[in-house]
Amino acid sequence: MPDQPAAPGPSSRGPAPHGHVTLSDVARYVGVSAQSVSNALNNPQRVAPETRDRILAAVRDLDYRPNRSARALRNQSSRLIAVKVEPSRDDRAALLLDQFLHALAESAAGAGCHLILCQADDPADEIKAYRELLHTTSVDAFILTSTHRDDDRVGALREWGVPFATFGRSWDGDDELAWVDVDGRAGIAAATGHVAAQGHTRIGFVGWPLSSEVGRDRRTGWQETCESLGLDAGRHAEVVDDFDQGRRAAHALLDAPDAATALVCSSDTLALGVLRALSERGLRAGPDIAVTGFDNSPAAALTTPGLTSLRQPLEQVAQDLVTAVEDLLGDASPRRRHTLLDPELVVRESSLRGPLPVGGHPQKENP
Amino acid sequence: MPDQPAAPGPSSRGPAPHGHVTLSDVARYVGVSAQSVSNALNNPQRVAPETRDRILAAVRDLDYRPNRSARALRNQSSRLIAVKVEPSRDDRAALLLDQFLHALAESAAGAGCHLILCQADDPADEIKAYRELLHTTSVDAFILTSTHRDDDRVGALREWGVPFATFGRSWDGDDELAWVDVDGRAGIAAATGHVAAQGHTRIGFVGWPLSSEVGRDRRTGWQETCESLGLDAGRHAEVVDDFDQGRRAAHALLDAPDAATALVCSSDTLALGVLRALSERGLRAGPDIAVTGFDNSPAAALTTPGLTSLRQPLEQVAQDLVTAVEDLLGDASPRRRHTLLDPELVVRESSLRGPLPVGGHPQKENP
DNA sequence: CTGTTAGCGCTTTCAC
DNA sequence: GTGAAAGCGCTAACAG
Repeated sequence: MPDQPAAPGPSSRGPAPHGHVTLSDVARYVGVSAQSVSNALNNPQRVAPETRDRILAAVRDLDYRPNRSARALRNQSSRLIAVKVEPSRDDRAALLLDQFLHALAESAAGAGCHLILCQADDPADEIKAYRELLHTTSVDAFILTSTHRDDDRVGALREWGVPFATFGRSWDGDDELAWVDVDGRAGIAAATGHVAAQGHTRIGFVGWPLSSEVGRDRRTGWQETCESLGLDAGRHAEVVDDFDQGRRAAHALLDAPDAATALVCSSDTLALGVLRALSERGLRAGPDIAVTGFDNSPAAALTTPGLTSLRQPLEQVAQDLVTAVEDLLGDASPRRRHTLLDPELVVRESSLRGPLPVGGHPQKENP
Repeated sequence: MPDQPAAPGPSSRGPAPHGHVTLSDVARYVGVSAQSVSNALNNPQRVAPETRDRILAAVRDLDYRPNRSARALRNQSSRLIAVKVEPSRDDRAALLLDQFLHALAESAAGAGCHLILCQADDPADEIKAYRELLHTTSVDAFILTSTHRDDDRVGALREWGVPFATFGRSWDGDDELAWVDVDGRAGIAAATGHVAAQGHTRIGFVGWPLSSEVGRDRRTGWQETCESLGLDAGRHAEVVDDFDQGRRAAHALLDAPDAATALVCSSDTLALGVLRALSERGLRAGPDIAVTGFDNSPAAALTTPGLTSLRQPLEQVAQDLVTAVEDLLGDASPRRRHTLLDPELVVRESSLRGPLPVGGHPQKENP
């Protein structure tokens, strides 16, 4: 009688088997040791070509997949990257980070990693959650978003010695940080230049409070462009990123004497509020007042008139972040520590005097 | 000289220690064996109260956290729930699933689980990705979205014997499936009733192709309501969920003689396309033609006029799904196998003849 | 180049 | 009620 393939013994000690093919299944199948199989997969050069081929064939035959938990336990590494997601809110166009998440999942997959989501309401929570994830060894690296000056999260992660990279630059000149960011200043400058090219000379700005570095950066883009074009940079408002705040700011700016004829905004949320204000005043966005936003959120494309906006290259951001994290994981220092990407101006009706010249929808005459 | 706390030995065999507190650290600290600590945490009744208290105190003192990988390896269970995310696209209001993802992350956290993201472009890919995740034992359960008739994913997961639950009902009357869904028919019926209550009698419908179960379900809501109110249900269009398709459908419906004065739509994307068409015709959404959407996407609140829409109770959906999965994981059969939730009508200007009665923004008079 | 040994951190028998 | 042994699946170090 041929020997049975390892009867589980009189009283099996360990947990119930899950039926998946393991390393030793492959080893037995080929007639080598488990170690050789492991080597064939992870250190191919260590094993004789002929043996290696037989092993790899068996791996395919049996459809073997290494067990992540075992590998993670052994290697102290799970190939899991943690990302925080904010609690959801209805009242914002702030799906930017959601789109980013998709791009990130894609890039991570390309690197053989998975994303693990972590939930936190505020920065303190976030650090706690990171600590938890790290402590339980289920995570190899972190990707942070929306960094700001003196970001506690950066300090914590660095102290723990975990690899991480951030979507958002180090606003305090921390040169060690691996970050990728989008050049808001350049983006706003492009939008400002665009409306100026439409013939506008009184260009206002609706942005965020200057306490935020991003807010300051973006306003600078507008201000510098105005100045370089010899235009007045006196018409501006700083408000929190909220539809109604944008609406109010627009009313205030348009109530002023010699009011702006174009309003460049720091976000689509604000810009959509501005469009509402125009509508309330019986003004048409585009022909009467040019408006631009930032982020190119779905709402920008789907509102009427379409909102001119700045598209962040999120796929590139995600890819660069994953690359940076991979470098860090491999003990290499990142090939490029900082990357600043330009957003792309997407022109729609809200900033044009007439209809979109190309790619626009054919205009239907009124009945 | 007091004995040193365990020098690592002449030539350590295993991987480099990560410095985290382990079970045996706690055991040594208390002066008991490792599994007494394990028992104190997992089977408290098995350990003497006095010992247990000492152990738990030590756990707190040392800030011990069980290692997930080790636990997963031993228990064949990782407390990880997998969810698929679609590749990102700019041109849709389809952030619904993103909002859902946030809610799900929150609910999962409440159940001590984490979400692991998985990337797939089409259903075949998706199944492959699921198989991969499952095979590598890094995942305990799956949550599916957007199920349809004869969904291959359901068959695959069931065949593998993995716990899973779906956001989306079993359209083929599969009673075993654990699902949570939102009642689109009831939602559309509510929207139809709402515009009828505004005095509209010629109510049209812009929906999805009838090949989709959801599309049929929603159209039924409109049709039944029209019929029960004695209104004609002859004005309708079925198009794919796309802004421009909605726009074209609206033009077609409004070109007809005796055209509709209200258009109920299957999605915000379509409804926003309809709003564009109205604008192209010089018609005002609200006063001239009532329009409603579905999903209450951010764009609905931020466009002008605001779009009346149906809010899906995503937090509840997420919570119920996690509960179902937990029941399944605990070998219990779910307390409730199916849950059908009602969406909530959110009324904005697009379906009203005049301004929003309450909660609306104060109207600014034209200058 | 290959196999043996040991151990990552945890939990489930089983004996005491 | 507690401890000892065994093993989940994998890989680094060491011999052969």
